[in-house]
Amino acid sequence: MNKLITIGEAANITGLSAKMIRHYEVNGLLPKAIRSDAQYRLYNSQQLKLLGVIKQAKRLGFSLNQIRALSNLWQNPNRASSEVKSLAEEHLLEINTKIRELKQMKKSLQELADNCNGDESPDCSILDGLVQG
Amino acid sequence: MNKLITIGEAANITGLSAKMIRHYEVNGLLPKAIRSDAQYRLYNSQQLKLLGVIKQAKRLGFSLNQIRALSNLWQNPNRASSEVKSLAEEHLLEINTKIRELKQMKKSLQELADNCNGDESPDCSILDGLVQG
DNA sequence: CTTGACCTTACCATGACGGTAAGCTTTACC
DNA sequence: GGTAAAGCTTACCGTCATGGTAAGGTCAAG
Repeated sequence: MNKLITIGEAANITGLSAKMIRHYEVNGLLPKAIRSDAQYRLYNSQQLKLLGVIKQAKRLGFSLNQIRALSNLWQNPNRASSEVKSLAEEHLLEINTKIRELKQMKKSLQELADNCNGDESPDCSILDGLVQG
Repeated sequence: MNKLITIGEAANITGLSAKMIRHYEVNGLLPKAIRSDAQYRLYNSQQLKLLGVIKQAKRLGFSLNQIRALSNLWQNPNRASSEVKSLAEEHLLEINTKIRELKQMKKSLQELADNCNGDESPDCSILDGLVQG
């Protein structure tokens, strides 16, 4: 047991790319991997689990800075869950802001597009609407 | 009339930065500005109007590539409004996709956060939820 | 005539990757 | 055992849209 796998296998299993895994190591999201005699990175089951956590955090839209913090908390048995929760709530606020902004863009753009004939004529309410504001 | 203004004045009026305006020129969103004897860029009222159009397009979330296309259509009196409309609809699809993705992230993350105590204990349903998926 | 505000180009940094190259290692097959 | 393919390493450049900074020329006010 406690099998060690190479970066390519870890990439296949987690759905991350080898490039991303190296990038995360360089940027402190992952502890430095141990190396084989030929300097190949090797990962054990615990590190693979952490890679999976990172993959999921990415699915939830966390930035690499946020994931670095999450990774440190995940590896720290003395963490307080309040720290994790505050990272999550900070990100939820960002998500809500983006949704609001996108909905506003959608509304404005939809209005402009609805009034555009979309034919051979050069007259276009979208372009007209972009003038001034 | 037909006053010519410098890039700083154009920036103040439009709300774009001088850096952005130069960048847009280099990247073909704007025709090359005429220059003063000292090589200062000069803008007339028509170009200022185009800068305003670009500013609005940015507010609607268009990418620079899309804005380059919009700018070309705006400057072309022989355009068909159908071309403008299809750019807008393409962008609307992107916006809708992003909104869907963000809403899914929000839902998942909210569920995890709701179950997290947020206290001094290391036990955290958010971190637990990030394992596996 | 100097000061300060403005303009110019050129370069580096960001965030989160992808692509490619040059070179070493391991694996697979004959 | 030999060779070819696949996989690993680092290093560098490109992406997108922008900000920052430096080094230098120009313009307007005092």
